Amino acid sequence: MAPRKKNPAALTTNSPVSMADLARELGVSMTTISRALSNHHSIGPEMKARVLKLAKKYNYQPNRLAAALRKGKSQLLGIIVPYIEGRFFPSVVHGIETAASRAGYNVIICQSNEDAAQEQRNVEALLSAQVAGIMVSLARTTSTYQHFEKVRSRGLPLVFFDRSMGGEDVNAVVLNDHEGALISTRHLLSQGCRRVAHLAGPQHLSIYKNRYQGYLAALREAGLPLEEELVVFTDMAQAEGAAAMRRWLELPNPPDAVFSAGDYCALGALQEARRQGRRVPEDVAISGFSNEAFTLITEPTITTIDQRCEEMGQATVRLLLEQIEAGSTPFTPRQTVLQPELLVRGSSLRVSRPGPAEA
Amino acid sequence: MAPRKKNPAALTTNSPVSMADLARELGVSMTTISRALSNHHSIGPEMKARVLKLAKKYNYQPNRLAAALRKGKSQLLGIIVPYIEGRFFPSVVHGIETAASRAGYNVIICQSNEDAAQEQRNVEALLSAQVAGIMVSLARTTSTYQHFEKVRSRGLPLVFFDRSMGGEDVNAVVLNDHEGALISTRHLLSQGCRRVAHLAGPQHLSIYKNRYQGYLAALREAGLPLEEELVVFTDMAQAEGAAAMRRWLELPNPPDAVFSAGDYCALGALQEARRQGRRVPEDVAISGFSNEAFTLITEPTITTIDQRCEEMGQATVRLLLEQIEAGSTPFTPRQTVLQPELLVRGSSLRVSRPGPAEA
DNA sequence: TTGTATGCGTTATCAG
DNA sequence: CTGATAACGCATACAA
Repeated sequence: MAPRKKNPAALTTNSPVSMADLARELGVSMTTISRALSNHHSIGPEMKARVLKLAKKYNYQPNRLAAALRKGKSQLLGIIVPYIEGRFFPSVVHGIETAASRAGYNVIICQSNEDAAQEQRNVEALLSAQVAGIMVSLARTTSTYQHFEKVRSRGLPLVFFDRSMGGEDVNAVVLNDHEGALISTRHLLSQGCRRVAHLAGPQHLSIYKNRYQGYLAALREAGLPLEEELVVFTDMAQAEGAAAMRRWLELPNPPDAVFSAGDYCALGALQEARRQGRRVPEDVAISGFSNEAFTLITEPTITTIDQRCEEMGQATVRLLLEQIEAGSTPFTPRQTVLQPELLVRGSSLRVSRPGPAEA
Repeated sequence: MAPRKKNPAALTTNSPVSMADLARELGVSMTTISRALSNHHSIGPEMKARVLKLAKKYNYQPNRLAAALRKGKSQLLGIIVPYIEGRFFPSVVHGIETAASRAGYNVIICQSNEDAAQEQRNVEALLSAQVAGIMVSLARTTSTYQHFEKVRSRGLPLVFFDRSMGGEDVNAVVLNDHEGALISTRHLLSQGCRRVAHLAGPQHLSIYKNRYQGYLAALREAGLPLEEELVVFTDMAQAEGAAAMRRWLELPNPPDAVFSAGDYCALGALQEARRQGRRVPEDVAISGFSNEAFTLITEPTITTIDQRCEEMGQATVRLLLEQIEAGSTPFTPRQTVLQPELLVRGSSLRVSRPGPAEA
């Protein structure tokens, strides 16, 4: 159907009212309307009042599409995440939407489903939508980065969060996984544990590699040797944690603590230990990673590392907005590293409380 | 800064390429370019090929803003949810984004934070963004609906999901809570339980009222009387479930089953029962509602009702797209009611498996 | 302080 | 089959 006919002078319909309509009604120019609505200094207070009153009367809604087209920049930000499920990504998205909305932006959300090709299509869609900036957490399968090169060459602000492509020349907000593993392992050692085992994740993923390194650093720091049999590489599933624990408990000299790189895996280990009649944390202390909701409802509750999802979202938006505001003036890429928080709970607390309390 | 200068004939920069640029380069009209790119039948195959090739060469990205402005309809859908956290809303949003993306739409997500005023601002923002339709799950505090009237009067497709304003004249996708409570209570009765208690939620919320009614219907169906002392009204928190269970177990004749209108509350009851040395499900069977992730990791696992989050998202998009496609032809509002699914697990299974198996 | 005129990139109408 | 031209609604350079 052809675009709707111009509104007649008597603005009686419910169809969208434009600035031109208001201008006609008030007998002034569109310029005046536009300026009055955007609080331009060159508009007298009474004129402004008249315009605002009429706008309210006719329920005027600015058309951001038109404004964006004219200005070359929209009030939209794009997010690309692998998926919107579990605890982590929804929380980060929550933080992003909150911060963006506060700054007057709306947010378009896309899922890559861990698929690099899909991620590339997402980028194209966001470019087409003329977003003012893009925030991305990479898909597992992404190994080539031209689609992001295209974004950069357009001068479009881009920030990676959580899963970044690494390097100093990108903007990124990440958690200090190494530190998280370090303080968690340190904590276990502070509880008197001397044989701390590790449930490690897939080492081609940097987060798990960093957590493993953090674990090693803590051992080194304490002057303890790495015992090969106390490190098990898993895909972080609950069942694998249980299986590993079963084997550990069969050792002549089983571990007295387990630092798991993930909560689900820690849960499996915890359940298995109790099935085998071991007391947690007395016989074996356990700590996980990610602060999944369930860590608060197990018995005992599980010590874990909080990933600061909310703050990550906020920091990501902040970094993006800085770039947007920088406009065409050169912007040096920055990496924000968030400090993880150790949440000490029942599964590891063997001596009197060592750190700050936790709700 | 003034809008950037037109690209010179030699398209060497990285700045966005427009149809006009392609037209100039190929020595044809913009019309031809536009038609070739949108697969118009009146364009010859070789011309089409030439255009597509050039478009690829220069990495042409259509400007959807301009297209939307011209056509009066964008490829954007709006979602308004109370918040993006917990299990429910992220899952629904996941379903929505997946379905929308498949249909060629992108999704703008807004949070009302359970605040009616914020919800109203969200609606305005989405109207301004010229979305093609809006999906909303109402904030708790919303009691007036003019902002949605405005949407309707614009002829903009609108679908409520989960939390709807009720009535026959709105489009809505909701779960059959009454049925969920009914089949869950029925299941407990089928396990030989005769004194089924109920942890009820705030009755001013329709979902909890419906669940209570479903519970009552099941009792009636079985010819059992309602015993006042076996119904406790809570705000569905874990602690309240525990407290209620404690009091129940002190009764001379305690319940042999509990149907909770929420999983957290059921969890509290479960934990308390075990603390008191009762066996679950032998002494007291328990079932919850919502299929929270943790119901699978407790011991025993918790029988619950799945709310079909994913399907709800899909159904919502489907209903919205139908309206969009209907265009200006009248569309009779429809309500889609999803059937809940009972997931029988350890916390309630006392006799041989009564229903379909579950993973 | 206000108005005039133009263009953002696309699509639709109408005429070849 | 192709092209010229006019919108869509807004913001701004330039004039008054």
